[in-house]
Amino acid sequence: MDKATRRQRLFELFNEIGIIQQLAGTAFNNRLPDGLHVSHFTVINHLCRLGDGRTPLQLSRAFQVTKATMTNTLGKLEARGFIRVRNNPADGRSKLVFLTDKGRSFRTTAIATLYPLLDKLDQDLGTEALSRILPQLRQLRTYLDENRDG
Amino acid sequence: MDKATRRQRLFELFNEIGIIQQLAGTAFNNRLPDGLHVSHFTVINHLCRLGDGRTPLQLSRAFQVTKATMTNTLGKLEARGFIRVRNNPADGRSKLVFLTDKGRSFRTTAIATLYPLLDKLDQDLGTEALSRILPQLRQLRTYLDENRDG
DNA sequence: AATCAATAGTTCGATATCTAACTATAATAG
DNA sequence: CTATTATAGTTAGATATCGAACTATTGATT
Repeated sequence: MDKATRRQRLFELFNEIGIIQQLAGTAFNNRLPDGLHVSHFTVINHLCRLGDGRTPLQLSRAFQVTKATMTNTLGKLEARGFIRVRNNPADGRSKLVFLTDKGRSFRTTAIATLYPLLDKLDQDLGTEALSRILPQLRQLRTYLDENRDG
Repeated sequence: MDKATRRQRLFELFNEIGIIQQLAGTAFNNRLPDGLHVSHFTVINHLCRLGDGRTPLQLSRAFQVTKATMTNTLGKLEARGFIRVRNNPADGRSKLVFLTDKGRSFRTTAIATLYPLLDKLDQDLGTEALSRILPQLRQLRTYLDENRDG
């Protein structure tokens, strides 16, 4: 495989990833209740699965978005009553994000609307085959994260 | 692997893909000359590699963006003098997109700034290993494309 | 202790993208 | 032919995201 081919392969890789993200994002967004976005769900889901009481910065790092983006997302979630944001007693600059009951029940509803898509995908393509590429994706993600300014 | 695990795996898959897209997109965008975006480059690159004289709709399908998005992208490219858009003599509703010399030379410049990133990635992680996941990504992309309304 | 640098979060302006509604042309059906 | 339906592209409005500049607090250096 010569240099030009390798470059083209890698570029194609990012191209495919970009398209998948767009298609999957749209599919998810269309299923979620009015005005809610995958990014909102993933934050709620994260807090639910791994525990709340995290700072906005921790969340923005977990999803690799800017602090500004997370401020916006959390604002929407708070306006909906899905989270409550408190000052961090341990650090005056910082805040802590907590889930409300409403937030948890939103997750339940959202899951009920999103999981049929995943189940169908599992049935049609097979999770085993798909999740075989997870290690490479994680490796790529970690690499990109570590070489952000390079 | 039980149902809950499979769902979580698939969700994680989309999550990784979303993050990679964000990191790679940002890395590319930061390298491109003022105000230009990966989406602009990919259109130019596509026209250069596979031939110009395509319609906006064909382009929007190739990149899985809406017609409205492609209108916007092509407007920016035309304002920069990278493309010229003509009426399609074969269909009065349609148009055809052609590259200008300026567009081709932009591609050359852009490639020179983007490819070092890909070369470093090739060197550090290896294109062989990475491109091994391309078939699964293509399969997933095709599936999502075909099941867009499902 | 005082100053300077680093960190957390917000605000502001820009932009890429989406959906929905619209215009114009083409294709099909009666 | 005419009328309806489908297709190509644009426009308008909304929003998620980004980068840069700003405020407030913490940490480090002298």
